[in-house]
Amino acid sequence: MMPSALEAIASPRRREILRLIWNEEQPAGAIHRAMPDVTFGAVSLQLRSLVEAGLVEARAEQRNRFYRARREAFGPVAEILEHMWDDKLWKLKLAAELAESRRGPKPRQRRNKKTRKKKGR
Amino acid sequence: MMPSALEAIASPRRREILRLIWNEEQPAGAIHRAMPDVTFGAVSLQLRSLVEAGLVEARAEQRNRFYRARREAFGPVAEILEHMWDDKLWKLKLAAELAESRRGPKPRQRRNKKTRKKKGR
DNA sequence: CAATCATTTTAGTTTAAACTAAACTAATTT
DNA sequence: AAATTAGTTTAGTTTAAACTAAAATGATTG
Repeated sequence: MMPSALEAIASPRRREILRLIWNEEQPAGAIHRAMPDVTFGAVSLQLRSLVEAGLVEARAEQRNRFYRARREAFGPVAEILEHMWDDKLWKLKLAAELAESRRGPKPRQRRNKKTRKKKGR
Repeated sequence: MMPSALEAIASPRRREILRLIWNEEQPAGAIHRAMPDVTFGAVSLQLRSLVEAGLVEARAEQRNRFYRARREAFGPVAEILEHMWDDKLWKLKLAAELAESRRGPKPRQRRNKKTRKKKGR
């Protein structure tokens, strides 16, 4: 997608991701754990598009990949975001928007993860 | 759709509409004439959703409907918009985004408007 | 009242975003 | 080397936004 700063902050999902990595880097897993209503893959894709747009930086260390916002890339939009996160009213809106903005397929019945009972290969 | 201020300004089309009606009201027709790449209907729909979102006000007078932005409804986002419109760099981006962001069906061959040569009914 | 003007509304179409599921990769542990 | 951990990638699905074309509305004009 390659969202501009303006498009990036239009999505409540991306806004949440940005909030988590605004002041400190976070590994992809931690970001996903903070949004358990979507798959890890979905989070990874959003992170990728934010990196491609130049809005987020990634750093690999061992098994982890740490992400952080490139605040300077947001220009005057940065202030709006920071303002939002301090504002109680905005917070209330977020939950509603997150629920409402769900696109993509509904999560189907998760297949039980292959707990193959030690059958020798 | 009912876009929030943030969603409203994410769309280059809506940004253009807002610019036209930011400082003075304009009739729907004038707004459409300023964006001849879309149909009148498309403009009308965007205006409707902006009104429903509380971001724009409409006033009817005779055959015309005049629209203007409710600047106070944009909060801190208003400054970003005003800043954008003064910025040469942003202007360049707009054209690109407008071309790129085209969804919906491609305009098909316009049927020649019924110039029914005075066949008595 | 028919025609025209200004605009809205309806019904249907196209597209990209946002997602899921599952396969994959690469580093680490046992 | 098998299993586990952390994450990415791929292929396909669903949905809403953004549009078009055309019909409908309502005010005005000849």
